[in-house]
Amino acid sequence: MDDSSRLTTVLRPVKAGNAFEETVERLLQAIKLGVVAHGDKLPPERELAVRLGISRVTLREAIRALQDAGYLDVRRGRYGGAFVTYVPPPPGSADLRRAVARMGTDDLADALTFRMAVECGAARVLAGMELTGGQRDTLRRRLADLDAAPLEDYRRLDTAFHLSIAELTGSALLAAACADARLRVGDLLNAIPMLQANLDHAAAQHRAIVAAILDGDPEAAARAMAEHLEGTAALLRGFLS
Amino acid sequence: MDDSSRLTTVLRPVKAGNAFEETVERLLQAIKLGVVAHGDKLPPERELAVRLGISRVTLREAIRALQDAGYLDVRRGRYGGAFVTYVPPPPGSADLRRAVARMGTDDLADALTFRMAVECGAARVLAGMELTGGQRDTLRRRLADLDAAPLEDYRRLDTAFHLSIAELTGSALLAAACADARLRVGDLLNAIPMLQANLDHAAAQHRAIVAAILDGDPEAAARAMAEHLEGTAALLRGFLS
DNA sequence: TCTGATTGGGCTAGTCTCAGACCATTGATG
DNA sequence: CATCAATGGTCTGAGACTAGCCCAATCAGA
Repeated sequence: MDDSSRLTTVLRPVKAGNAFEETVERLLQAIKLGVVAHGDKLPPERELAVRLGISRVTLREAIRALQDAGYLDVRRGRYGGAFVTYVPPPPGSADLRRAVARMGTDDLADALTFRMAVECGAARVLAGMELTGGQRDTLRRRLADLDAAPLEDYRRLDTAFHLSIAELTGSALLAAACADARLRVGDLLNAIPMLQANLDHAAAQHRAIVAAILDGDPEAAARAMAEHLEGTAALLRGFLS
Repeated sequence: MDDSSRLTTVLRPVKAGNAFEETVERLLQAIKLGVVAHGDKLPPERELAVRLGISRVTLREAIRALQDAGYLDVRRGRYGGAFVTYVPPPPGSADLRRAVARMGTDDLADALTFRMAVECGAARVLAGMELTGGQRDTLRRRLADLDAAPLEDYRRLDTAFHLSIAELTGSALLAAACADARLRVGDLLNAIPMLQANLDHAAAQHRAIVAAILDGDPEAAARAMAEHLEGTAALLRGFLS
């Protein structure tokens, strides 16, 4: 790792792409991750434009694109808005291969490594904090929601669980990094078939993560998270070979 | 942590600011972190513009601003370029207070938490990988460089050491996140007086981190990194109270 | 039925940013 | 001393993006 590589790291692109494409991607992922569920509507354009730091014109172009692609139903007037019509398709290995082909195996390894680092880091930090009763409740509730989730809600609540860990640290930067990591592997996760054995396994790991965090044991929390994510990563690699 | 907070996390700004300001900031940090040392020159404008993903016009405006501010000396002609004239000022608590005032205590806590998570995550991941001889050598060399560093090179080589851990994981995303974390606390670190006792302490921690990574012990690596960063954070808090 | 608040739809003038081409300067090298 | 490759300096036309404004549609509630 020489000097030129450090140049590459620090003097990397200052912006990802154009605002329109970034916005489409962001909204699409918010939909696919279930941050706005089927039937819900996005915030009003004016508010959403402010949130995303772009103009209403650009936002509207992005919404229009998603409408044309069948993800949104836009209605005018009071109580109108952009309603989510998307329903997650049943997973299939064809989708998985397509998703991997779209991002490339190098980028996949990069994304998985990134996710492993930030989520383990978040779990570790959270376990090392003194949590309020409300925070502990939030964590327990997310876990319970996930355990009780019907199959069609599983991905959404799994995302909520993982993101909550980062958000509970109180660091917006860390939450953003975890969300970013999740977005990057989102299509892949959606394409993995959900087998009962895997779900049971994941549920046990989720419980272990929460227990370690509530117990204030950073090492155990990071280890549990690592095992959990490694399981997902292994599943992905398995479906690709 | 309710639904609206998840909206905030996912539907966050798609771009940081305008290209010009982002570029100035990026170059400034590259200089302050010593990625390009005093007397060195930045890459040629055409190449740098590509690296940063911006046009030459915008890059030139940023370079011009840094030239006017006295950080760069720009020379034309073959073997010309933008040479770094900046020399780090001797640290003082006034600088520290100013730096903190500029970012706010909430942002400071956010940045420190973020740094803790990503750097511990990186150390953890790296310790869990099978490293080649070259990678192990790189790590040892960075450590040796830091141990042998004259005081004026310490910050630069410390940055190099920390970034190398992330870069060695092979994940560009993770390296970028660590660089970002470092940038956010960069001004603060530069403002901390370097006392011999602190340096000795830090050196021992650096050795512990490297030892744990080379030993393939993820838990120990993360723990050692956490202790190291916590020391810095405590030092910061101490100077602020 | 009417009204008013809320929301999407659309327009415009202006700024930021870009790609690409061409000019000006410098200094190592033959 | 002449050459020429590498580098910064400058210009232009086009496109992206923005802020702000007003219009159009909708519907709960008076």
